Amino acid sequence: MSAKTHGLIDLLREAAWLFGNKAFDGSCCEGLSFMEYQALAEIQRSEDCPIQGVAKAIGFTKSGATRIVDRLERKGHVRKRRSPVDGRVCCVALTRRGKDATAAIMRSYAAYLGDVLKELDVRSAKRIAGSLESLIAAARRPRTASR
Amino acid sequence: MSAKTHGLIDLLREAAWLFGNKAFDGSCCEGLSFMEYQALAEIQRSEDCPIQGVAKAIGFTKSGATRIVDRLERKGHVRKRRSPVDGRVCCVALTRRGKDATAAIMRSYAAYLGDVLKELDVRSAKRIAGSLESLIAAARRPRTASR
DNA sequence: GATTATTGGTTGCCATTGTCAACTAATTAT
DNA sequence: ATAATTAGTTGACAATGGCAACCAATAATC
Repeated sequence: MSAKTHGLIDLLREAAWLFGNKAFDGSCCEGLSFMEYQALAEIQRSEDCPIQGVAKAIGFTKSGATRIVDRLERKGHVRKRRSPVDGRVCCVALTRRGKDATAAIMRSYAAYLGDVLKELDVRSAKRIAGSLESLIAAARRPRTASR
Repeated sequence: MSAKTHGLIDLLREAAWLFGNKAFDGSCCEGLSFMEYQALAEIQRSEDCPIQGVAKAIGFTKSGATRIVDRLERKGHVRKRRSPVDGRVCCVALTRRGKDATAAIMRSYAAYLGDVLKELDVRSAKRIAGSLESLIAAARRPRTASR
């Protein structure tokens, strides 16, 4: 493994920490944890999201998903209804409050990144976004062996 | 907030998940969690690391650091000695096993990123590393208000 | 030099979090 | 009509990390 790869990996790990769980403590995030926000983001993305949709998106078992959705519901960010077409599935959706919260968190997250994002010109932002996209794609791509 | 910033933030959040806790489950990582590996990396970086050094590096309280170091010691990745100069502080260092484990994890982590890293030419790697470095620097920089 | 304050580390107790397996209820297949 | 499947929930549990009280060693003060 080259030194280049080695360094990149360390940077990724560090970034994963700084922008992940670490970024979601303290008073910033409407009292939501990182994973709660991940769930919220998925629920926002797919309107009328079933529990297992949440589970899949955030890599939890379905019981874990039940629990995180319950928590979000208790906090008022989400509402859960029985589907009218199939009485087994839940339709989870953001409430007004949930939408406000995600918007607020997005602002706060941006502030956290501070000057850098503000000062980025469009080309640099594209460049970084492109890098991240390929990395994410690589990580998402189903792998055969190892791990 | 511009759309550009918005998209970048989502990418960062996704990357933080994929390369953080998520990357460290399953059978890949010598049975270590993400935070355990973070601690291990810090201990490797600063030879004869005191407990509070670990705490500071990974954002835990000192009791949390005690716990994670104990866990690593029990698993045989780390040894803990009393400092000869100051009987209060611990000197934590990697064992042979710990060094092997970090190397193995590094390999596995690289494999996880799969083809992308392998195919990166030096210039692209530098570009990505540069982006991540500025983002990390921005996140590390002490901020005054908000959050 | 003895006493007090400080500092590094540990521990008991606790809350949070997420898994597993067993369960219920609704739907689909036979 | 009955059996099999599927979505979701729940009880019991293990892992994790914080808080505050604690111990022991060093540093500061008299």
